[in-house]
Amino acid sequence: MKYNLIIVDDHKMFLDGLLSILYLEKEYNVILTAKNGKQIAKYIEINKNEKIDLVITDISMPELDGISLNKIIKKNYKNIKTLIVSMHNDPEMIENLIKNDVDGYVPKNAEKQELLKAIKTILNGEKYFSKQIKDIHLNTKLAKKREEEIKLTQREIDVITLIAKEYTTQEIADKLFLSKHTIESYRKNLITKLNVRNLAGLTKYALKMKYIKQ
Amino acid sequence: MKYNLIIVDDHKMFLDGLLSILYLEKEYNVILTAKNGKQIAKYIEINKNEKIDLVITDISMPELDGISLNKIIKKNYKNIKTLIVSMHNDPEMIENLIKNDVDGYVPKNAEKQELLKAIKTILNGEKYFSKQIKDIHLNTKLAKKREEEIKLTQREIDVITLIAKEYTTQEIADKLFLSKHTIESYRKNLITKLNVRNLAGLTKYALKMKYIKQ
DNA sequence: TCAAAATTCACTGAAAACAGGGGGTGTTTC
DNA sequence: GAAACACCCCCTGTTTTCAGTGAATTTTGA
Repeated sequence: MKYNLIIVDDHKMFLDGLLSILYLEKEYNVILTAKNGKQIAKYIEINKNEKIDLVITDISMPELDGISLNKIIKKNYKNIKTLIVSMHNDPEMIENLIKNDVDGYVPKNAEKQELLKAIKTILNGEKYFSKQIKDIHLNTKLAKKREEEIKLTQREIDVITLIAKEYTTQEIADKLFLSKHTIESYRKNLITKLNVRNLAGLTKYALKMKYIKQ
Repeated sequence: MKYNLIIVDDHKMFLDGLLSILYLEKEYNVILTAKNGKQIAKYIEINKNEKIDLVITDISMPELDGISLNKIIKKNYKNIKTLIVSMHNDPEMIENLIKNDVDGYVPKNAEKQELLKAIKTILNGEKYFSKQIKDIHLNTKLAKKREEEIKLTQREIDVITLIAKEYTTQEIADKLFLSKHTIESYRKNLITKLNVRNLAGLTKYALKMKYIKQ
């Protein structure tokens, strides 16, 4: 009994690479390849009765990206496993995928052996994440904990955002219909809370937290 | 007479993809593949007499990246062509490569046909750049022109950098062995020159220009 | 429900930033 | 050899920021 695989990747050359690797493994049967998630989502929807064991997908793709595809699969077709093979190691993406119950994640610079190991592990019902990915996951978990310790209130975020947009205290007060003194309090608290020295530090924080766009 | 190619990419799977594409083209002979530029640089150095027509390389690799590899090849082995196949479309990298006389650049999500066309064009003595890359190149050229109109002097960059690092005027003066008044002059000029309102604006500019790291 | 957290406002005083003006030197470039 | 540029310094004000302290009201969460 062969396992049925689907591969999604908009990099044609990469697809060929994967196929050439999997072609040599006789227990895997690649039933479909596609260049974006939409095609796959449609296919699965139409062929509900077909046995599909694993969807291997990249993250960044046109039309429907790997993150959304994983979400759809995990929500509606619980017995289909998903494996991400991507070179994007963006912590946010990884967190998102794990939250949505992805079964594995292997970076594109992984060895052939690791990819095969990941597929095997996942088809065996376990999860597989490359060391690199596990490390990133751990780091972001720690970073989040640290960040939670200095959590800003909504009002503080309002103020720091306007500060970073180069408004003066008086202007911010006018904008938020508050007293100038209040804004001064907020600014002072922010400087203490965020452990910075002045507007420059607040601005950098606002940028880091993406309260404003560069 | 076959063309001799070398492929460099640290993504094993991608390498397999490229090989499977080129394997079908009988006029190309892949004489070597490697996972970083260093191995290739060494090989070329040792086998000076071998006919090498084209080196296809990724950009981001351990040990010796594609940009450096291209530089070395173009400096020392003028008759070896270079083709970048990368998913990094960072304008700076592209500019750097073009400056160093790279022969072509194709993004990794290109079609097989485009890759083959690029190789053919290059081996024919012409340059080949994907539309996407040409667009980026054009845009950065325009952007640079715009930026040159508000060009900062080295001293101004020193000052704005320290401002963005949250130093006060006095501290900057001490650091640069200048008078406090001088720093104040610079700050004032910077605010006028960059058309911003205060430290927050200067800080954002410094970040945008990468004078400091986030 | 009650304490903690968030939000708002106020005052003082010192320090820094901001606005606008002035001037001088040396180098490079047309 | 004058103009343009980079670099450096100073003065006078005014405005804003920053630090510290204190306190009232509302919201919220356990």
